[in-house]
Amino acid sequence: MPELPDVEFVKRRLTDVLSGSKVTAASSTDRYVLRPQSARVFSGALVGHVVRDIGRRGKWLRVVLDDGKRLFSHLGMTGWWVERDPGDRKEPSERARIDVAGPNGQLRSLRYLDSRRFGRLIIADEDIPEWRALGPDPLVEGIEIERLSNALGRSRRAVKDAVMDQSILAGIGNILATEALWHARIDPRSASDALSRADLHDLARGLETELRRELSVRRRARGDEWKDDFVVYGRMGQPCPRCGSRLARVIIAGRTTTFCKRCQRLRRHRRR
DNA sequence: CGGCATGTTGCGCA
DNA sequence: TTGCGCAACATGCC
Repeated sequence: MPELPDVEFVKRRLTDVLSGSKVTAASSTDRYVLRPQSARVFSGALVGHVVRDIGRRGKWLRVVLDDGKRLFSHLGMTGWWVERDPGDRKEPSERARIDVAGPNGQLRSLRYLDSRRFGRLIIADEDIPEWRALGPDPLVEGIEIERLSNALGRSRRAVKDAVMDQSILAGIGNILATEALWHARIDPRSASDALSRADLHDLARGLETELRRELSVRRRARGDEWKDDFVVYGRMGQPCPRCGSRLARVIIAGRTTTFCKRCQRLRRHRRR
């Protein structure tokens, strides 16, 4: 699930449950998700403290406590936070839980589910390097063409690879990049420094369009149930919705990439 | 059984 | 130095 729109969705849930609440219990026995910290550090940092702030940058979540300590959560490939009744028992993919008492005294319980366990839970005294290294978040700072031009212009690697670079734009994953490049009619293999000013505008607009669409799908959904319709992602072999040509598949930066060879044109460097 | 998966990191090679 | 390609991580689904 987790790209920027999913993490934003989860952030709102964490805000709803945790904001101003006091942690009454917190536990995790999953050594892999906590890597390399201990279960004791996890519960010790949280229990007894009031949550002061919940934030998100890119695909990272940050929960700041009243003593300045913070919990960072990355959802990896299959991570998700859900709310359960405090009495509900542990599910097979449950890797951690945080129980709180709200300002009104109401008891609530968050569970961290993650079947594949690529996600992470990190306790820290200050912002971790992974958080500090993140580039601008499209939802927080917006996408500035000038900055994007600067970042993409200094590298010749495939534009799709660059767009998924979390230090260039925070939160863009395989789906968003694939969909946005189709909207912008740009071949994902184009060198990132070969894009014109118009290309950059189209790319930014493509990203914003897809971000807004995915966010609204999640907002309109009941709970965690929604079905998302992608234009090209996962549709290799099917006709391009724009020109009817068969959608192709290539691997870029180790990730499956679907695109239309006819209407997503390869940007080339001008000679000399 | 093999292939694939919305993420990230690290290593070897050109 | 830069840019790849690929394996690894752990699990589930088709």
